[in-house]
Amino acid sequence: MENLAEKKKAILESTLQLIKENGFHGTPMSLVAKTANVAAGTIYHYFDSKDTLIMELFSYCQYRMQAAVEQHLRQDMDFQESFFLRWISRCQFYIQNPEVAFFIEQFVNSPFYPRCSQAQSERPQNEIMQFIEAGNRHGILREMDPKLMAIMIHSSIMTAAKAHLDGKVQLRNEEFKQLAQMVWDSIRKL
Amino acid sequence: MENLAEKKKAILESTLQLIKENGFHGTPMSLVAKTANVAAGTIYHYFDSKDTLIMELFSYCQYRMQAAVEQHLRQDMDFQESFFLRWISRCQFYIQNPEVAFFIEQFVNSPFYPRCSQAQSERPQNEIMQFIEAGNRHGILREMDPKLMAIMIHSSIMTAAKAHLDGKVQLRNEEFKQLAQMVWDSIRKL
DNA sequence: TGCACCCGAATGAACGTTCAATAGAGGCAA
DNA sequence: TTGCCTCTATTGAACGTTCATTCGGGTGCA
Repeated sequence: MENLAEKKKAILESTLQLIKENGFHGTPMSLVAKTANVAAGTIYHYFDSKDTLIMELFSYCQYRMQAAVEQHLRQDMDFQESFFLRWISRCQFYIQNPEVAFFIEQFVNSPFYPRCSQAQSERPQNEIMQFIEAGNRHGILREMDPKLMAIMIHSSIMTAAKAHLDGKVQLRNEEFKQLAQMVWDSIRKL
Repeated sequence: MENLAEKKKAILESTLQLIKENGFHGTPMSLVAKTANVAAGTIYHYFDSKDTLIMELFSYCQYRMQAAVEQHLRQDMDFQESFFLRWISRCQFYIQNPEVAFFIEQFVNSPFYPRCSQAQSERPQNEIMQFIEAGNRHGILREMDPKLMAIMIHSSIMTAAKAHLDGKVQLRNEEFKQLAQMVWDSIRKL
């Protein structure tokens, strides 16, 4: 993933950017080609079709997200601290990479999403779920289906980031902490 | 809104259904026409373009949602009870009307959404916000930007409903209460 | 007669995809 | 070294399809 062919990467990045600006319909392959400084035919050298381009873009985004979050992790933290750090760093990743946030949200609400493997589609929630199961073993968390809990947490992250990106609210350090606290209180045993 | 022309309503409902199944791209006007038992030209008697059809569909969905939720409201409840009832009945509305849920989620993550008026786009959150402000006056809720809180609540409702509709979890009475409780604990003063 | 409603074939633009042609890189024999 | 072959990467014009939209015409009611 790190060393994709120059052009292939340019195609992925251009598509990402264009989809953020114009949505799926609004980004014809011809425009992708122009933006990536590539001929139309070249795209089809790397991708079978527009559909597979978009599917691969989803993997690519998940990869970028994963890599970004891992950087922040540290060992010497208790469970709650670790939760705060994870919640906030994920949220900040989306804010710093709006193209990724917009693309993912569009993707998961499109007919593409049901078509990709479950393993693939649940990857971002899986890491959260492992974390929850660790918490459960310590008896810190509420009794609740871990999968459901993971989904709710993931959604709280995306929602906060999107609200910020849409300019509906402005999130600063204070608000990040408030939000993480809010979500924390919703999952922990009271 | 109640007494739309027969055909106009058929067009809206068909579009809603088709978009749920095939997404925006996947529902050509010709198919809408066929499904609604109407000629292609007829659609353009009621709507200027596909875009305005979709925009109106958004209003139409908001209207249906509003109407459904109002039915459940009662007066003789304290704030917390009222919150639970609202949260659960909204969530159930989306579950019972999957076309609406899928359409709204697709819509708000498409380039259409930024193009519609703020008044329009924030309508569903507004009612929640009034409710929050009432809670604030009684000092029941956490200190937090009410707008942000409203967004987070609304998203929790949609997320739960979608998780159920996607078959990722199965929500029964027990789970609805759990979820409402979880969200309640995240917004109330502890 | 006019107006609202409705029809569906026709139109033309937009778009995804293909393909024949070209350039360059590497290998290999003479 | 030179000439030749092959394989990959790249190009962009051309193709065929799909689709939103138009338009000329039809029906029935005021």
